[in-house]
Parts: sequence; C-alpha cells; structure tokens
Amino acid sequence: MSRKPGHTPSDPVPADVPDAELAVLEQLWASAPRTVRQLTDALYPGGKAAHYGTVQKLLQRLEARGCVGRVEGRSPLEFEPLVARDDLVARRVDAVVEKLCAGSLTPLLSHLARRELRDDEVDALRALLRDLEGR
Amino acid sequence: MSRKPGHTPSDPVPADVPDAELAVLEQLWASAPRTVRQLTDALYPGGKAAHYGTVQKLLQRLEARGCVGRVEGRSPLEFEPLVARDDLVARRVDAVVEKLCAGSLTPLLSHLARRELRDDEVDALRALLRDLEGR
DNA sequence: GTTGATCCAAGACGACTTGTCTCTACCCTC
DNA sequence: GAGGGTAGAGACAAGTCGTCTTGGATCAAC
Repeated sequence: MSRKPGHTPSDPVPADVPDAELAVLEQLWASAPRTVRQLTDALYPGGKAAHYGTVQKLLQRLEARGCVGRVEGRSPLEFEPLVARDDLVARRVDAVVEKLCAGSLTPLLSHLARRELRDDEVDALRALLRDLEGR
Repeated sequence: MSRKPGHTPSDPVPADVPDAELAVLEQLWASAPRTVRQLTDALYPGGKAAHYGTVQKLLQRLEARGCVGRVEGRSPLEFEPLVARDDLVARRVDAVVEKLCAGSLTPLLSHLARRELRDDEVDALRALLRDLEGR
C-alpha cells in the first residue's frame, strides 16, 4: 500500500476541490471574471487585510489544478473558472463509481431508486432514458 | 471560512473512507468475519510483521468511524463490515449532490446522460423509472 | 516455570493537505 | 519620495493518512 500521492501534477483537474477553494469557484460560477479584491470582499465581507492573501493563495492552488484561469491583459488581474460545476459533479461521481463499484453504475442507480426524487428529476430521468433508447 | 473539522466524532459514518481503509473494507465485503491476521495476509502477502500493526490501526479507525464491528466472543478477534458498499456509494453521491448541486440531482442525471451506459445499466434505469412511475 | 509466539492497544512518525497569515517587492498616483 | 493597492512567495498550525514500534496480555509448548 503505497502512500497516497495526493494528486500528480500531470493530473489536470482532480475530482476533489477543498471547501475554501470551492467557495472561490462558487463565486466565479456566479459571476466571472472577478478580481482578487472582488472575490475577497464577497467571501470575507468586512474582512481583514490578511484575507486578501488567503484568496490569492486559494486562487493560486485552483490555477495549479487547472480549475481557474486568468483573463489576459487585465489589470488588476481577473480570474475566470475553467471548470463548470457539472464537470466537477461528473468527475466526483465517476471517481466514486470507479473506486467503489469497479466502474459499474448499477449501485448508483439502485441508490437513486431509493431516493426521493422530485418531479423535475423524474422528468430528467425520463428524458435521459428516451434519449438512450433513441440511440 | 472555518477550518475543516475533518469529521466530528458524532458523525457515525462519513462519506469518505481513505484508500487503505477501503482496502480493508473490500476484504471484509468479500468475506467476513475475518481476523486481523487473515486480513493482513490478504492485504500484504509475504508482508512483514509491521503490517499487522498497520491493519490493526486501519481497523481501529474504521471501527471509530462505525464502518466495521467486532464479532463478540471470538478469539482471536474477528471483524465484520457494518456498512455495505452500496451504503458508501450512496453516501458519497449524496455528499457530492449536497455540496455541489445544492441537493438537486439534475446535474448528476444529465451527466449520466452523457456517459456510455451498458445494456444492464439501461435496464436498471428503466426498472428504476417504472418503479418511480408506479408510486 | 520459563520461553516463545501471537495478539491487542496505544502511540509515534513522516509525508501530505488545507486554510490562514505574513513578508516582500512591485507598480501606480499624488 | 510617500502611500495605497496589487502580486508572488513562503511560513505556519492543524489535520489526515499510511506506516511502524512499543509494551503488555494471553496462551501453548517445552
């Protein structure tokens, strides 16, 4: 059992994004591009000067993960998301399925069957099945 | 942004089980109950004495998480899983949906639509939908 | 009874992550 | 140049995770 390598640098977008970084991403999903200052004000309203550095570091790590990017030629620097929320959901779900179900979706589906589904979710499911059968 | 609390002791079964612990769980899912010795031999074939301690520690942490339990009155101690694989899948998926989709399954479903589904998975989906419509 | 092996609990350890904070240098504008 | 915002690079504590060690209990064989 070798040590967990965290995530290799070659791994472009890992499935897992920690909470504080996710909060930054949420901001960018809500509206982009944003400057570090804008993000800091939104995330730490009435915050101290140190929070600016915090957000900077979070952005730096998100950038290293390939989750956010800079808008060229802007000053002050502006950031935009490079992954969509759905991307992240997909990655996470795939990772779970891969690791726990050996790639089979069946356990996931049977779990869905046990969940309470809202009407619009049932609709989405119906549409999905129709689409699949159309292929 | 408060520090990540890891998981509170009151949290019975967290969604996330680290790799080495998962490997132990896999063993127990395959066949239970098992002794520490049996698990060690299976996980570290030809391993050193230290590995016994490793497996012990993993079991201890799994037990603290409520993922495994001891079989009463057996010596040497025997362990059995207290969570099923499907449980863990369910928890993980729910956690993702909760954190990234504000509880809505729609992004997950639309991701499934983009995935290649095997025939048996499509069947499971059909059955799921039939079941839902029957309610 | 002593020896030796196994078992079990508990802790120590290093590598790593994550959220926060600080220090410095760099522009700008006045 | 002084002051204010920006930017990049660490430093840091706390936590996680996989591993390994230690010390004591239990038990069988000699």
